Amino acid sequence: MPELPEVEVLRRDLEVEVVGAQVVSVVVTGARTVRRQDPGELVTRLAGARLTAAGRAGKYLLMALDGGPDTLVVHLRMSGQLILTAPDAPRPAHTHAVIHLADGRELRFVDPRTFGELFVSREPPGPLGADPSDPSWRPTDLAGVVAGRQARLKALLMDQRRLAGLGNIYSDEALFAAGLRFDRPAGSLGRREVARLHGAIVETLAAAVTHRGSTLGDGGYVDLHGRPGAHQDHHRVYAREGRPCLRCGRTVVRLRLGNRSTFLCPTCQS
DNA sequence: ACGCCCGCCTGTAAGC
DNA sequence: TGCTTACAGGCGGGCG
Repeated sequence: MPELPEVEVLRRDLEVEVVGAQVVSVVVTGARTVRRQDPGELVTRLAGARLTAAGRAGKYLLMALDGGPDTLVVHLRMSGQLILTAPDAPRPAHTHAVIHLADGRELRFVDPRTFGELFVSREPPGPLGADPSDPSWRPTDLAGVVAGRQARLKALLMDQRRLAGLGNIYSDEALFAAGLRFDRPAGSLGRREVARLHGAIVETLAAAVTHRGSTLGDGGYVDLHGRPGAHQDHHRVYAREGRPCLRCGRTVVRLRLGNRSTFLCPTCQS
């Protein structure tokens, strides 16, 4: 659910609200929340640190500690939320970690499905491909990713090692905007199709950030203040199965790629 | 190496 | 009405 746009909205919120704040203490209660290291090590490295910058790498949130190499890394995975509140606000169920700030506010990590994680590291979070929201990301970069690949286009777009930040929603939306089918062999794209897809990805992500991300029916994503986004009202194919295509009027269909839903217009996408 | 599938989780909603 | 089942999906691991 949280993909690049949702994580970017959260990063911007953190930049405004949290950068400059000092951590007093951290309480980790979730059994799986800190799993790349001893939770005690994370608590020790965070306690007393100042949060000096808010960054993002693909879907990872990065908070620099004391300007140094240590970085607090947060991945929301499916259902994670990072919420900044007053300490007397009711603590929601599935609150797995609380970062207490010096001014009394709490930064809470809430995650019903427990796939999300926190860790403190000096290393990059994982082997990530280029960030498609980076202004220096060009059509030739995308051409290099798809060249010679047999994998289906959508699978490649969602492979974080090739391109960092797209998930199920925005890959479907970008493929619709580009007029391309999800199951095209990636390497079969011509130069003009690659250019179209590049533009579609850039514009799709930018629009989603403008609308502060997508919050689906099940609630999932909210910003740092607990508010939902509005981009779900601008989806053009995602979760629109059985409804008319907004471009041609024919019916949007839902297919399966692996165990995941894929939405497309068979007329507009080829 | 490459491509693809499963399992990890739990809340919600549809189906019987 | 109450129970069961399907579904949501990012990503690591493992398979062919």
